[in-house]
Amino acid sequence: MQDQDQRGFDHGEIESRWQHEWADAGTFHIPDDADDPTYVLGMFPYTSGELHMGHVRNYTITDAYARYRKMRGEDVLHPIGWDSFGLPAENAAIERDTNPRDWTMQCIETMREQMRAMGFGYDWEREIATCEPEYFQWNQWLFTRLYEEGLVHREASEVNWCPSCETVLADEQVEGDAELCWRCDTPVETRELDQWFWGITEYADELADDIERLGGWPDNVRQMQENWIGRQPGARLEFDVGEARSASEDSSGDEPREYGPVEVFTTRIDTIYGATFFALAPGHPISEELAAENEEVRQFVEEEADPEGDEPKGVKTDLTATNPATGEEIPVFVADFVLSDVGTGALMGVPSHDDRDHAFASDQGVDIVPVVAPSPDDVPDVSEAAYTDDGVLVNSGDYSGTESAAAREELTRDIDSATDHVQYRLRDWGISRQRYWGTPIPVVNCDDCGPVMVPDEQLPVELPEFVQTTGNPLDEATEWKETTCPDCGGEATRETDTMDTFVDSSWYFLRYVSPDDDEAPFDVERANEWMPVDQYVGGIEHAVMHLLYSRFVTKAIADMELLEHREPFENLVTQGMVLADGEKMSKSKGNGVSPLAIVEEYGADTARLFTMQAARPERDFDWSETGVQSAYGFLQRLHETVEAFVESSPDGEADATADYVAREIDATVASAHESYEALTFTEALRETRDLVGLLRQYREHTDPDAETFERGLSVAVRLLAPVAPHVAEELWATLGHEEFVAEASFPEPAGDVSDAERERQLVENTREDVRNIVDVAGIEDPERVTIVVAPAWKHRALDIAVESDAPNVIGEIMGDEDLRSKGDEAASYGQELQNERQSLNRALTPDRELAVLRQAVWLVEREFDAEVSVVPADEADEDVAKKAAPNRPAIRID
RNA sequence: GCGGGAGUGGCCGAGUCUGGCCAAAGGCGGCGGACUUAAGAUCCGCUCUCUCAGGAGUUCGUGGGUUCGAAUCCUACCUCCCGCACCA
Repeated sequence: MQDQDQRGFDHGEIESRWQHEWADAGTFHIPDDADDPTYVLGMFPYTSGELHMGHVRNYTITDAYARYRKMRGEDVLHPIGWDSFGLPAENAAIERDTNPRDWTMQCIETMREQMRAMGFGYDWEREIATCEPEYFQWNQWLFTRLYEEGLVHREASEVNWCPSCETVLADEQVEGDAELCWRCDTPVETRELDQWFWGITEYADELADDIERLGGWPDNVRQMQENWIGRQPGARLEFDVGEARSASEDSSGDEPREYGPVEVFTTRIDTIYGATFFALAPGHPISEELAAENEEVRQFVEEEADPEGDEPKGVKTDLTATNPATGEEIPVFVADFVLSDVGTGALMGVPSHDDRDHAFASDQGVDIVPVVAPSPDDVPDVSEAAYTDDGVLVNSGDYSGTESAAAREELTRDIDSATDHVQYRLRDWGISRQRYWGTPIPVVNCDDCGPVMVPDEQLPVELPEFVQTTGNPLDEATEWKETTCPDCGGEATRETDTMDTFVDSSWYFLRYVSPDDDEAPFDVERANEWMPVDQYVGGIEHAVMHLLYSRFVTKAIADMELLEHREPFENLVTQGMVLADGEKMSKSKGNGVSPLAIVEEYGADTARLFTMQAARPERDFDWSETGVQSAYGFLQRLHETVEAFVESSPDGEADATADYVAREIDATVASAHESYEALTFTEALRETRDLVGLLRQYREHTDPDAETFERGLSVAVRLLAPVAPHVAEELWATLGHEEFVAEASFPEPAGDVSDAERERQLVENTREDVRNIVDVAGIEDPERVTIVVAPAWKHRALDIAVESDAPNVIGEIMGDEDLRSKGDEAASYGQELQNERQSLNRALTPDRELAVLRQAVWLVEREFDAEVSVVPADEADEDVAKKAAPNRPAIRID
């Protein structure tokens, strides 16, 4: 290693030098008048204070891709910014006795430096920070516009409350069965608060429909969004609920009490003839009313009901519901498996065709009547288990014999109260947060006028000075809070809630288009041209929240006629985790590897190269020290190879060996190109490594042809430039180029590469055969290797066999005059071809075979230290030559 | 339960869409060799089994099937990971 270091390069010096050169030259700046640039974007980081390996991976992917596209001659928009509002800054400020702003600004400072040190090619002139008034005023503007569009409302609602963060959480921010806060894993409680909501449900249908069109997104993300939206087509209908006649007679002489129609939602209205009970959520108004006067119900609702429990539990009431299809009165239960916030909080129970209803009915002794069957004469036995598939209706009056799907339509039409209804799991987006470090909601609460929007000309509503307090600091800022009503001029108070930080990130990709615009959130014309983001890269943890909000906001803005695009991200890659010893890297586990330490010791290029070659972007990979060292070693070797070449240029012949190298260069380029296109860097990097290895072998074997060798180096350096840009830049300069490699053109193959695969295969197979023979025959020290290429007539015979669709190919072969003249030999080769008929492959032409093998002679010479010759069949001994076949030369070893 | 993804040689991992030089790329680990006083680095081989000239056999979660031919297509099952879920 010592040795290497002395011969090698000083990454610290090289890296900072080129970073400055790029900055001075404005290499990565994209002018406003650029014509539809390729938009490459990594999800902007939360300003936690330090870059971690996940960031390095994320941003290396986008940087490598952006640099690749730039080398392909495209204009590239590759911006970065800071997701810089949020609770952690408040906590940090309190811990360090400072304020969120200073703390955040310092984090940004640090992280920006670390990004520069990584050599990411951002357009720093487009940098944004969401905590700046210049940015968040547009959150407020957006709030106002959405309000005008009727997409904002305030309502008292039961909300998720994290007692540790002392704030409300959106449904999306509550995780798992245990209902934990996404940020701090504290169990979430519920509270009733006045909350502002954005009407994402207005777009539920479109958000669900358009998922299908997101072809550039991974399936799992699309599916997670679909699940989250949870669209369920069904029907709403009403059941008349009232006191059972018998019950009222017992208690008093009064008329039976009526509760009127109660609405339910069902996806299986075709099973309505089997609805043998009716169930209400404990929180349903009727349940509450019953609980107030009936001890049994009260006891159940307050003490027994356990919505979390596995067993469906319930209590029978004195009420009955009238099944609108059968007219029958069925018992009404208050049951804990009925949830207030699902559907209407009431349901019809069909034990014969729903597993959960079946369990409940069995427990309560309710009738179970099958009304759907696989076929009319195959009515299922539903006493033990429900039959949940669609089928044909039975026991269903006039509808018997109708298929489920058709019955659903007919019943919805025929039952008076029934209407088609689509239910969603998606709820409106509660954006109120009782925290300081966020965008103030631009609303003034007036006793007379109610909530009033702050007029645009008074925006932004900025944050008051930070104070340390247990609650919301905005509540303490009396001076800031007290204001006048924009409508009536009377005394009023400001809204003290701030916005969810997911608001900030729901449109930031539009701000990069015109980050300094102080008239509008973004330049409409330019956004229309530059959007959507061509390639978006980020973590899977944002599969639902951030990506769904962004899609919603984009659509809402489009409907304000400000944008022609209805989807923000064309292609999405969710990158995998960086693991250490198979576990997620994290501070708490103490297994983190600091990017800074790696950059310090090995350099940014090594960190980048290792990260990109370790695994394709979407997969997890294990951090490994040997991997890092191998990346480092490779860069050192490449550096040494270039240096040595420039110091003393070789002057070897442009011989067959040079041709071989030239061909490999082309093959490498072709393969690397594909790999970069697909964002799978691993293959491009492996090919590049192989090429460098080949050049070094070439150099060791003989005095290379300078031109070929130089082209090889130039290709290797450029293929590596997107991933290891500093070393590449340095070597590019060493090779005598004036311009940046970052602005050089991505290499193109010099010749036709369509046969490259076949040629590689031929060489590889032939070498392997030689090894085999040497090994199997136990040849100690081969002196001469003779490789004999098949004669032209065999190639012709093969061609005929490949083309032919005759049952027996021998006839066709012998039909050829030239071939017939070969007599028995041709016939027996024909027989061989016939035997392998189905698996025949085209071969190279005989001339090409000869040439390719001659180019590869040096490899065999090198390996066996023997004299090697490649000859056409007619120059070889007959008994050797006759074994030669296309794709399979004969080999003679002496 | 519903839906999605995946199971490949000691390990990691390509290949599967478009079946055929696929005993299956590449890496790691292991073994042998070159270089070195030595180690490291680098370079060259080997790394399923058998094999006396390039041969043969058994492999890609398991069992069936389609095909001249299956890691690749179909089917059933098993296992793992992820998302959603008393969702009406």
